[in-house]
Amino acid sequence: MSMKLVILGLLLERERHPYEIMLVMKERSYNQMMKLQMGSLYYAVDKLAEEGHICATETIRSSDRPDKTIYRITDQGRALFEQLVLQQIKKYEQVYHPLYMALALSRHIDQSKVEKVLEERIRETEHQVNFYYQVYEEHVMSVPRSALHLMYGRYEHSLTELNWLKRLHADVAARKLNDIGSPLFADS
Amino acid sequence: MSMKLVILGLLLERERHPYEIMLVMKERSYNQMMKLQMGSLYYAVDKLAEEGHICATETIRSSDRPDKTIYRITDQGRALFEQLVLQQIKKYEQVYHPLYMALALSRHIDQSKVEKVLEERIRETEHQVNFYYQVYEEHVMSVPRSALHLMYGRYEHSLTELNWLKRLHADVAARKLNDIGSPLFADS
DNA sequence: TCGATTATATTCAAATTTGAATAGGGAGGG
DNA sequence: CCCTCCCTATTCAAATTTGAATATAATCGA
Repeated sequence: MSMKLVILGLLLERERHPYEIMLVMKERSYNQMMKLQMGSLYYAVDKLAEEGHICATETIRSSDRPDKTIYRITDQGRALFEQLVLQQIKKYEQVYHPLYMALALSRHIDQSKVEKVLEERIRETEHQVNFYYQVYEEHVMSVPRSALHLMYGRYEHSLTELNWLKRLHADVAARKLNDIGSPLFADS
Repeated sequence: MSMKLVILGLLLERERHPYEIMLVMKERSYNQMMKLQMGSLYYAVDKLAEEGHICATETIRSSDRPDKTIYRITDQGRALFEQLVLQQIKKYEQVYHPLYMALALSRHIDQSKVEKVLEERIRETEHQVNFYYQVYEEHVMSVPRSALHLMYGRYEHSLTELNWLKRLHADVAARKLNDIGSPLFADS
């Protein structure tokens, strides 16, 4: 659904062909907020066209380049766009964190190995935290607050994860993962 | 990949048939950490069997029930399991938050509508936060620390999100999303 | 005892995602 | 000048996910 959302959002600004949509997405770093695969992009464009939410306006043929098909958003598409934006904001989506599943099952394997990869993961996450904070800092004075919120949100999320990973690592290192009846925090 | 991980993890304990795997997953609330669809489960089982990571040991035929095929993990499967667990912990996976994309594009639509759905979302998230905290509290004295970490992590993550949503909502309400050059926090 | 719902087990078509292939032109380096 | 790599644009097969259909039995209240 995100794919359709972006396509409609960008066609709202002006007519574009699929490849151009991808370029703009990269320019604006949308590819950091969603998976950007060419196959999915073209698939979503075709779908939207079939459904009548966008329509092809012209095909530019050059002898030296593949043909490009330019698309324009329709009134139906505008309606869908609004609906999709509101729907995505409204609906609470489960955060399926692949780490959670792996950790739940990690007791079956050698704890010292788990400890080691957790350390790698922590280092990686530290870099991410720093990177996201820097991106935020660098843009504080130059972008609209909506973009700042996104950047700061990303930073906060990864910081939350980092702290969680560190507590987890401490427990793995102390081989306490299987202890029962011991609260994580003294004051709970 | 999570699907294969769980299947191997559960077959590590003992032989099971696919439907039983699903039952155990629900029992242990694994379905809250990953998407559980019967289609995917059977597909993953078939794949693992093809690859030789698990093998069918017997087929129980009853006249009154569909046949069930019991699977057992192989040595290859054990190796794969360890590899997958470590890989999932190690590899940093982008958190593609569908909300982010919607918010980045929300400036194209009526801000009062955005404000309203954000309020719904906040209420929903508040319930989640409370729910996750309760789950944690209820289990503090009775489950291994590994499980507690998962529960508390979920709680923290949703709390982080809630606070972020509230700040965002305040800005939407004040129509400040498009302001440029104003830091989100006084002290940054 | 009838009808409705829930549990047992699996399968399948259709939708979607993934990853790579295609094919020609320009740019830069040795 | 040639070779390699990257850019432009799109397409496609294969892998995977989704959502529902299937078929029978047990359970439970009216």
